[in-house]
Amino acid sequence: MISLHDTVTRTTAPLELRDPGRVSMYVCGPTVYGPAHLGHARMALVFDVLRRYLQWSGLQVTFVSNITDIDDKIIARAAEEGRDAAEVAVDWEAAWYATMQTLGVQRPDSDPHATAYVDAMVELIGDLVEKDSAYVTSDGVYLSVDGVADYGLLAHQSLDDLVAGGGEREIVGAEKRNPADFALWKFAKAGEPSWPSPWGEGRPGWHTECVVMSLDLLGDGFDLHGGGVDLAFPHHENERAQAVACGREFARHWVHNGFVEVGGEKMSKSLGNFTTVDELTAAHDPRALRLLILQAHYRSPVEVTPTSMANAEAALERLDTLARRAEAVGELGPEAACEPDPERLEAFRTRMDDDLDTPGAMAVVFGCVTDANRALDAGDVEAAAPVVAAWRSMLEAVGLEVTAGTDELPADVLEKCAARDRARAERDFGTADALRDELVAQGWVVEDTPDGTTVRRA
RNA sequence: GGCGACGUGGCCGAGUGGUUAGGCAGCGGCCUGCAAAGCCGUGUACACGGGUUCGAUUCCCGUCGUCGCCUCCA
Repeated sequence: MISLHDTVTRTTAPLELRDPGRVSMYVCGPTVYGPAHLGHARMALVFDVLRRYLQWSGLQVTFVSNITDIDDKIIARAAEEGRDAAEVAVDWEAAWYATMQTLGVQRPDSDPHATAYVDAMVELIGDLVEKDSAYVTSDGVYLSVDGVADYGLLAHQSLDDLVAGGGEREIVGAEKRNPADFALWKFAKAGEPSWPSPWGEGRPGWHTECVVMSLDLLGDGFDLHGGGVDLAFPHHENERAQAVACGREFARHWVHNGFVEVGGEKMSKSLGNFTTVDELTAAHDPRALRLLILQAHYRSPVEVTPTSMANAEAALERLDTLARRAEAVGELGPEAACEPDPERLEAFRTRMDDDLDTPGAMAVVFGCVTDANRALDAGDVEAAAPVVAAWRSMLEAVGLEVTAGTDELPADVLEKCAARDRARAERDFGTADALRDELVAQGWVVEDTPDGTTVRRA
């Protein structure tokens, strides 16, 4: 069984499932008001890998990730553009999924939308008001944090310390009983989208949707709750606070991924130092980003730079090269029926089970590449087969697709290859080299093999 | 101010109380007509100062530096 670091206990412990064999996981998705940046990509990729690996391990995974489609930021954006908040959300949600598809991130099993859960949220808030855990002010309904046992569990700070912190929390005007109290419901100002509630027209606060949706779709005491570390506090803390105040069992394990950094600083929208995913994937192979993320531990920060991307692309090429070689040897293609080498699979599993040690797991993957190449160099297909099969299986587990790159070759290119082979056969190397130069100039990678000149896109 | 993380060879980036990370780049070799790809070989790296230990990059203390959370944020 996999062990994962838990944000609450700060230790790595075996994942104990509510229902053996089945994993229920909830990962906080995006607020849809702008393009996804590399930070979102890392989050999505990390949990996509976790999800795939758990499935690969034979567990039945239910993966829920929400879309926050009502929020102050969306409203602000809509106002800027002079259109409807719902339109803004729909557009950016579509953009989000298009980007995720580019990254090879699988769709969640369900992607609940905040706007579809307003009634359920109103119900939960009503319950909290009734229990006296929440109170109404002139601008909304707030959760009273004082009565919540262990508030600060995820932040690892006492309520007093949190409140005494350097942050300049807005206390005035909100009539809050405790500065740490947070809005469950915000009354609508003129022109803002709103829904009815017993306390007045308004919209839900951010932290409420995830409580309602996760418990609704995954049930009490679901297994895993994840997101970026910046969500640990206050977002997840506040989700938990509501569940606790309602007397419901919330997530059993908390998993948080580290930041993407730029020059040692967190990449974030507020700092303005972000690169959008679409910008990156326009310039680089999207798989290289996945590989780069895999080569760092999910809780460590990672730098995504042109250099680190170029490195990852070169490493990826090494992977594709093996795919190409294996495919060329008929029986080692993706459909090969060979049993994967169990020892290699075990080595991979050991790494992955240890708090998702993807860098270590990738070292095993690259070890397979070297060994398979060596066997293939020696013409020992039989020895290569189980290694390649294990390798393919590992790549599947982390969602990394390799390609043998069987491009359709234009006629003139094929003609030049043939001409080059004729020249080489006649040992007319001047002509052969000239043809190679021409092909390279046209953007092809030219290699000589026992079968003659082969060519592929650079 | 509180809580926490990190500082690894040219670069990215793991890990460990004593025996290989891995990737990229470089160098030498094999292969090749020459290349490319692949293979083989190649780097006395673990911020600094103490301490514990037979032995520390790995544990403890301190110093310096960088960063994160405490406020919307993946």
